[in-house]
Amino acid sequence: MPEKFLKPYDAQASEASIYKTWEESGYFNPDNLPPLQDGSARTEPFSIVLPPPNVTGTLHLGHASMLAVEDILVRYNRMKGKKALWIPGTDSAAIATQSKVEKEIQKSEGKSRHDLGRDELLKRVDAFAEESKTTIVNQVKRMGSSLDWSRYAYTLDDKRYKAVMEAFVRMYDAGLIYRGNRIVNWDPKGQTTISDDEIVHEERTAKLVTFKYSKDFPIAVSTTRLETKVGDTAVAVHPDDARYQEFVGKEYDATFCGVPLHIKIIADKEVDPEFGTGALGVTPAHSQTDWEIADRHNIAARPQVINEYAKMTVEGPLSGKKVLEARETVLEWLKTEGLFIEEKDIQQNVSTAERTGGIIEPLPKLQWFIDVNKPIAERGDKSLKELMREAVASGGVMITPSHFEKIYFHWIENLRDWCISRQIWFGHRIPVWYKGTETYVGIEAPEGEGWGQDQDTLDTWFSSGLWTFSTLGWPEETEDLKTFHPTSVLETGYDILFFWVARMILMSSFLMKEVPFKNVYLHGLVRDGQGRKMSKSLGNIIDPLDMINKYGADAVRLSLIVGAAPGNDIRLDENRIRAYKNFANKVWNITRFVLESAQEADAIVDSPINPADESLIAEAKVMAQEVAKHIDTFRLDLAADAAYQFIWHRFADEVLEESKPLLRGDDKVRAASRAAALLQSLDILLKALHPFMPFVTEEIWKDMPSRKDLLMVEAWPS
RNA sequence: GGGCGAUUAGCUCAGUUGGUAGAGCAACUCUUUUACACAGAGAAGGUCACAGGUUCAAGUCCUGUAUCGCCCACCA
Repeated sequence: MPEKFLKPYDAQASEASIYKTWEESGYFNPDNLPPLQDGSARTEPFSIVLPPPNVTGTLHLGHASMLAVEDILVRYNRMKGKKALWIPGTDSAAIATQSKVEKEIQKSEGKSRHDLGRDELLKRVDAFAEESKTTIVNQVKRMGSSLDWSRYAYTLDDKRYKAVMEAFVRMYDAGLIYRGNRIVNWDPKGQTTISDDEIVHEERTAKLVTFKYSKDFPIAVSTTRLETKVGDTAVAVHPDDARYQEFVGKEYDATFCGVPLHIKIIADKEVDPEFGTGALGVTPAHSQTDWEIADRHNIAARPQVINEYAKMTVEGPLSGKKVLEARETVLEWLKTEGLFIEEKDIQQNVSTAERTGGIIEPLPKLQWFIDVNKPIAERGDKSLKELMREAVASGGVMITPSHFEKIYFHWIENLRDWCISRQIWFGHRIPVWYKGTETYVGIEAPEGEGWGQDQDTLDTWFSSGLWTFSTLGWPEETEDLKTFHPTSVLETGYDILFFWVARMILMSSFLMKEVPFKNVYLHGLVRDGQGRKMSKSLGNIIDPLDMINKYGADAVRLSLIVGAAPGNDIRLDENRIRAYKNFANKVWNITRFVLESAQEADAIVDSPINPADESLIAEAKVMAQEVAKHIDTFRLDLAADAAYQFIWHRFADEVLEESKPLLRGDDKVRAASRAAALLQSLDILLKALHPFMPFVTEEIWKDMPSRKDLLMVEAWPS
């Protein structure tokens, strides 16, 4: 009996050295895995790419839950004899990282990014990213993650840079990437464009003001954005609206708050005759809808009246004012001029930028877009949108839980061209060069003098979209790519289904001509004991590192798995974690008892076992099969619970108790048979539990008589 | 405005193709030189949100209602 079993299990004392042993064994790398039991080589691949955490971040419970789920899948499939690969990586998180560094520089040196210049700022950001990278990587290891660190990827490293450039050029050559002057979501606070998905709607009360442009203007209109009305070039009414039909087609001039306007009255079916006065003031330059209406009616005049700093650019009383201020000025002006009719409070959704909270200002800008509707000749004239739909509709990508498929399809229906250029510096710079009116698109800078590269960088999700294959070496045709793509599972939170999962399907469908992954497993969000989101302001954040230090990584893993049905949010409180720490100790003491009994009964693994005792081993195997069945259907919660129930309440509470009289009885043969059966059962239990609680099981495995190699590469019991 | 999910023991949740309701945690009683008090034994606890319907039989299927939560959306 090894002495360590005389004391309670001490996770703190084992975990670091166990992880080191795993790492040094080389088994995280599928190329080094031992052959199957029958001596044949592993052939079936199993691969997952880790959703790369932000390079500057620290581990939170969302990460912990993701790592637990993925590590369970990888360890299970490794034990099932597959070539199991889990690829680690970190994400540069362009905007988040740059603004963090900018803030620090502003604070310590009082300088803005423009004072430093592009090169110097990037140097600083890179240094910061490199430095904080080790933090997150070490924290990921603390969870027991069996990631193949030899394949570590960073979104901005050389290989990924090449992949991103190649992807851009290929898509540009296929006509899927274009540059266009269109209304974009401008974030005045972050000073960059953002995509539709980076917008969050906030409900607010707004004043809906009804007014006329001038005394002789025949129609009153209503708006919540009075200041934009100096950019109006039309008024739209519904074609069937009897009230206004006589005016359709007429044009009027007015001077509105010091700005000359020329307004045409048009009929468009988009207008809701029930809302306000049933007439809509059309501001093409500052509203997506209005831009489209202007397109339909060939209205060329689209004056921009608001700039990137959300300030008015018109002459007169509004000149240089911020939009909110200008809104008040216009209201006062309307009242003095006698053009004001009424105002009332309405509930309105305001678009804000997810990252900065800034209120989005729709502006026309020259930006780069991905065309999601263009028929692609080499794909049977299907568009990216259609390819994305097909990937899931055909069953090529299975989403768990399946109801997210509906949400996915609905998102695709509403998908518009994706704006991929960002006005920040940290990221992949757009591989386009300009010289006068000439444009050059290519991986390397063009020959000759006078070319200037596009100042913008790519949306971080553009490069993330390539992640399943850029991490495997694409665009080179590597062995890894052939073996491991499409990946087996993509596991992530349901909150980034659109941001990332959909974009990966888009990129892979076009560039790889195959799906990026066969399964998507969406886990829920981790909430506190009361079901609230964890946030700094609520002070309810549970730091997974604290919990690991207190209860061990195994306990933290299990607490994040049991009770977490796919796609359901999980509530976590410390009591649950403590409960699973007790379970780890239970397994520890079970081992102590079994090893002790075997010693006393002079039993070895190969001792003869009578049929009654054989049935105990069979029972353990049935449990292992049940666990396997649940893992195969992504019900890790049920799998973990099945193992827990069996080990504690069947094996410990019943089997061990019933064994005591036998083990201590006079029939030595019987005692030896039972002890050997317990040894073999424990062997199975440890294997079945290993994916969930890798540390304690591996620690115990060191002293199991049947041990030949690390538990992590043992075959799954069958 | 559209869509999705949830509603089962005090709390957190399971309940797989319809067959007399389960677990963990908490609380209660008893038990400490005998694998483990990070434990064991025992008892207690539920009109399965509500109202209809299908069925021999409904937590499970259908319809509707209510409450909570989430996602999407160009009603200015």
